[in-house]
Amino acid sequence: MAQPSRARSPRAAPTPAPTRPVSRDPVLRVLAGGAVRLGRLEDTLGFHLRLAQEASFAAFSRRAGTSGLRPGHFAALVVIDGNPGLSQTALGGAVGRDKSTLTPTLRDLERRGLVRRERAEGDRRSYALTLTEAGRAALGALTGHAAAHDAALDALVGEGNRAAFLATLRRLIAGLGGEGR
Amino acid sequence: MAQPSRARSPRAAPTPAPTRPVSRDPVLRVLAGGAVRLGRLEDTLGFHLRLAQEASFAAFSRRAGTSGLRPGHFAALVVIDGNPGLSQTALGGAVGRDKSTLTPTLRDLERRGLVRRERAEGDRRSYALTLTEAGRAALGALTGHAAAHDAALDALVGEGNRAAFLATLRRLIAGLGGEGR
DNA sequence: TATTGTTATACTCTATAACTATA
DNA sequence: TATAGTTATAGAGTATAACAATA
Repeated sequence: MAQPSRARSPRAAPTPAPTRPVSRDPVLRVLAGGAVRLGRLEDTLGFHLRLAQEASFAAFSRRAGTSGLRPGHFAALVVIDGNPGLSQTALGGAVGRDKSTLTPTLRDLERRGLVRRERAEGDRRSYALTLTEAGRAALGALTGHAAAHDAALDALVGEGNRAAFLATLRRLIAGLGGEGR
Repeated sequence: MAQPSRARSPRAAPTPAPTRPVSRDPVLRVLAGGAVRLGRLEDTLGFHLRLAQEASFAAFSRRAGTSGLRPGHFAALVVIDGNPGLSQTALGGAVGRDKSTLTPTLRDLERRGLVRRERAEGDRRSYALTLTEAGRAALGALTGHAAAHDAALDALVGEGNRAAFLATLRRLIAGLGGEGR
């Protein structure tokens, strides 16, 4: 969500609203409870989980937005960094995406000179993925954003609360994961 | 995420894997930590927030999947139910979507006979949205799914934990919402 | 035959811009 | 001029199916 919203063919600068007394952010406005009542959603864990995730995602995008690297790029860089030489299919498995989904992402990362793709020795169908020096630098910068972002989250969650909160999220992830698939 | 995955033009039934010793669910597999290491993502709040939200979303879809009503429909029904007579623009503001985004959703809900759109008395440009009897019934069914879903979440979160967890999510939502927008 | 990666295609969700009808 | 809703268009993200190269 939170589309970067660059105007397609702006025939004139749209003159951003000069003052903004009320937040234009939907998430904030939702919980501020403007005029509209959200009914039973208001006490629902799933709904709040969704809002918190959207807010977190948007906040991260604000920090990292300048690089042109989106979350998908970041995830790929992190996993390649931690597992040099892995294949595209393995990467897809790790991040939960089909290999065809990763093709454009990896082509893009290679074009930017951040990732190297070499035919694997043992199996010449697959690529061995590694980060270049520039890739490590880009990852470092993104990691800085991510760390700042997580520090902001930590501050909101609260020192003494973090471990319990993370443990609860992990229980949800593990407990909800496997039923009908 | 979790595309319903109905085959487009299957020339033969693709024969689902007969045994499935390892979860095919990416979320589960990610945390199970197969062969691939996720590095610094593994202790990150934002990352776990995303996984938990995806898992919650997928679990809800499994429950409600039969109705053909997606989360967007559900949100619209809930808000209309709680605010009968509101306009499409107001609905969009409440759920954080542009009015043009809601056009297909509302056309669909009207076509299914779940929502009534009547030109507002005071202002004949806008529609007054209300639920039909069938709409209330559909909402009731969906609410049943949502309640079951939330009960599952509650069980995973833990009785004594729920209030604190919800409060933490609310702090995140409120605290992250407004910075750069 | 099976698997790796690519391509073609398609679907969902969302947005901006331009338009019509009303205000 | 301004606003409510619709339509046209676009783009990000994801998927399945079919294909070529390799196993």
